[in-house]
Amino acid sequence: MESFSNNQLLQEIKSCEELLTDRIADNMETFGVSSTVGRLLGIIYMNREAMTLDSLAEETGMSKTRMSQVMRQMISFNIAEKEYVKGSRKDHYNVERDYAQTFISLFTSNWSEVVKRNTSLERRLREQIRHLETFLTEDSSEEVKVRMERLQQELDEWNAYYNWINNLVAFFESGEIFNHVPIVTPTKKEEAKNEE
Amino acid sequence: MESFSNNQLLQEIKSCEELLTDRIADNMETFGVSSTVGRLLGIIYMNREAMTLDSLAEETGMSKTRMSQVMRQMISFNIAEKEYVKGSRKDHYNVERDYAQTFISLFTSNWSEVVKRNTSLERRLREQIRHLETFLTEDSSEEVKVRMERLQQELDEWNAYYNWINNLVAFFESGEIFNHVPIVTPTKKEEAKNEE
DNA sequence: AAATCTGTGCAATTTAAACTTTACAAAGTA
DNA sequence: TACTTTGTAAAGTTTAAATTGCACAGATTT
Repeated sequence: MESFSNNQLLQEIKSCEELLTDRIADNMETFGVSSTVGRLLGIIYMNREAMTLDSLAEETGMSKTRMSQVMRQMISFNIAEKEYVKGSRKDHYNVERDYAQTFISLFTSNWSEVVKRNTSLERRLREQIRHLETFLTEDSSEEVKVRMERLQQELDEWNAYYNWINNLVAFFESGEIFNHVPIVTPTKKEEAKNEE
Repeated sequence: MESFSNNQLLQEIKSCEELLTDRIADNMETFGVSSTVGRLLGIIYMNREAMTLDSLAEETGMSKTRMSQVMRQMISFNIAEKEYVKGSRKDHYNVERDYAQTFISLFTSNWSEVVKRNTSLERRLREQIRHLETFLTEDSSEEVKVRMERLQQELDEWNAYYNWINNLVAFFESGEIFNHVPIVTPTKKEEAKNEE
């Protein structure tokens, strides 16, 4: 029967870890962020302790500048943060280790942005409509009246939608989602099993 | 006091509609799809009836080929469908008019994909680990043992995560989400107001 | 059967995003 | 003070995505 040396085993383990990292990256991509974001998240996650731009650059084979750009992006998404390491003057970056939390952070940063942009639009649009309405007379064509009415309706619908999104964000961010869609950890699964 | 002609008013209304279309497109982009997808969604939505590839091409100034590509993509996302129009041999496309439903369709198609890819990976990885474990002996280095153990843990965590995603998808797709985060339509708001 | 229309596969092109190189400011060290 | 180190701004390059143009099959009409 064949046998693996320690080094071979380590090699094999590493390749498994890389598969997992790829999956993490793939998952990130679904949020519409660059695959490198996911890659770094995976690498730091698997590394289990904060990493510097240089070590990331080495690990990925990419430039340090790019590492800097990506880490900044991750920080803006609230899925990474700088960690102070005494004795070193390099920045050390660590990532959120809770996958679901990462999901929520990305979800909320993306959609809050959308809601924000909508809110400012809505104000402008409502004003514009009010302004146009003052020009409506009995002479105005039927089409104008209908289109005006419809526009108002559309705006109402759209408003209802992004209010919903806004509530959705809160529902996730507050953690209430977990009351209805709980995370079942392997440990809990074991316990449940043992109770039988 | 100035006065707008019918045509001017129509023009103004149209520009409002375009602003709204842009917002719809912006919203779509958050799902990581091409902005043209959102644009077409917005255009067809505002048009209020099914449109052909030609009319879309005219409206956007883009090629018919592109329109075809995008509509196919939208159909695959379940946010558009062909509609039979008698007397015409062109395909007519219509879109989901319920914004929240559109959100859910995109959410579920994106994340189901992720879950699917993960499931197949997990099987492979579990097997590989089981295989490697048979090579573990008392001679194996401490590091190998630790890394092996950790890999297993990571896999468990990851598994818990995407099971959660899977449940989340079901939570949305079934509409249960609306029980906890309801959509408040302007009509309902009015009613609520009137009841006071 | 010939002519027209419609949607789409495919290769080519354009445009946008990802990534690198160079340079430099700020802060630390000798 | 001069010399490193570190992070990032800015501009340039490469790579990937979006978009087009051409061509053609299948269906329809004349």
